[in-house]
Amino acid sequence: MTADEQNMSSRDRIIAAGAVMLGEDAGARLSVRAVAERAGVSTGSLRHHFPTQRALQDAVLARVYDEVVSDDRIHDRTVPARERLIDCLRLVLTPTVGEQARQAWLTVFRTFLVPEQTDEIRAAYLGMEREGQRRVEYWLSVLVEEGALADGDNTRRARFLCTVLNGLSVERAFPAEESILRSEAETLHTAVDCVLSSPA
Amino acid sequence: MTADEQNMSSRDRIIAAGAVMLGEDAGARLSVRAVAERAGVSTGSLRHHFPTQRALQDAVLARVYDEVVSDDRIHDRTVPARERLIDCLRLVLTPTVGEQARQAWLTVFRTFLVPEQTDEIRAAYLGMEREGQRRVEYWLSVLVEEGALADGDNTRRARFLCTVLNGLSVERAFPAEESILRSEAETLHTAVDCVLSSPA
DNA sequence: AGTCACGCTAGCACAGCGTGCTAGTACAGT
DNA sequence: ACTGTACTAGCACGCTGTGCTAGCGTGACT
Repeated sequence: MTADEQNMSSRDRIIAAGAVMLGEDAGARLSVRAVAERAGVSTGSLRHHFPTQRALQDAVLARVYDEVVSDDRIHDRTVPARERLIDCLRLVLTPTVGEQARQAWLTVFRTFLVPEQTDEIRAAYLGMEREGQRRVEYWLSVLVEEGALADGDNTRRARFLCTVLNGLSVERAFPAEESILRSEAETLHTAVDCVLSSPA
Repeated sequence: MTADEQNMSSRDRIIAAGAVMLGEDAGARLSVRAVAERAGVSTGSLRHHFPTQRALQDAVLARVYDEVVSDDRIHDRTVPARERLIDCLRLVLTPTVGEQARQAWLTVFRTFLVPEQTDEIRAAYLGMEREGQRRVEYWLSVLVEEGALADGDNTRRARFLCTVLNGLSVERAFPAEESILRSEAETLHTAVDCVLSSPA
């Protein structure tokens, strides 16, 4: 146990241990016992802080994602345009992770999909979607302005990226095969590369 | 045991039992012991035919899926590879359009997202997703074989395409801005072009 | 000072899981 | 008749998530 770990509460040690394990193997299982042992804590103690394994995984994942991004990143020309765009897109996904993603989608579905489709509901949903797409289009326009992205149909590009984000978001809400960190990153890279190298 | 079941081999009985269990509860876990008992077979026997649980799930799901989608299209070399892949991907989306898409997603959500996340539900969803991705990977492998697609990481490519399909599927269920057909076609083309022109 | 309550920790018990393994059976080919 | 192969049965191991009780310290109230 390091000095840092001594000064951390059990809860923090557990999350830290889980984060480390995710770092070593992005597809780590984060089993109760393994994390507890790694954190130098009993399973009972761990289960006091995280009553279910899901709670544990969510907490660790949230910690990992929290160390990531902010919005004005798109203007930071010291990093490649590609990374900036990816970070910003990730920003959209950040609020939804694990159980939160599930709750978020449940809310969305109950709000927009379960009730019969009135014009009001339609308009509300379209407003949300438009706002999301507007942000993406803005990021793209910034890249175009600085020459990192060829002038072209940003609306179409943004719609493509939003579709990918929708897919990723759904996949976050549903159980993931392995760590969504890895596959999600790959997919995001693929999509962004596709947009950045698009002729028109 | 019914007369039919008596005349079936153990292997068939196992798959049939698994399919029935999936039919009764789409979130069934298909555990080795449960399926074996249901099929009136010992676990050892089951494990002879299906060495791993994964093999069992895949076999059952393949059986279920085989009653739905046709792969013929991908082999029709009279049309460009790009169009064929797009058609096959569209094939996945076809069952869900408009109100049907809404109903389909409602079912999916009620099955996999509303109930609390058990290992059973997890496994069931993952199996479905895996089977879908397996199909896409197969289509890609056909294109690779005929030289229309560079040899590369088809798993990653398939995951990307599945994510796009997920996004498109969601967007079909929710209210659309204007004609979803055009934007959907554009997005699908973008995604497919992205994959077909990928270096690795 | 006593004691009561509560946050926290430790650790065991249980049922379930996937899987490795061996022993036994039935039937084909030689 | 002998042998090999396909199949079946079933046990054992180590793992999982979770429920549970017992003990520890600390702070508040009588």
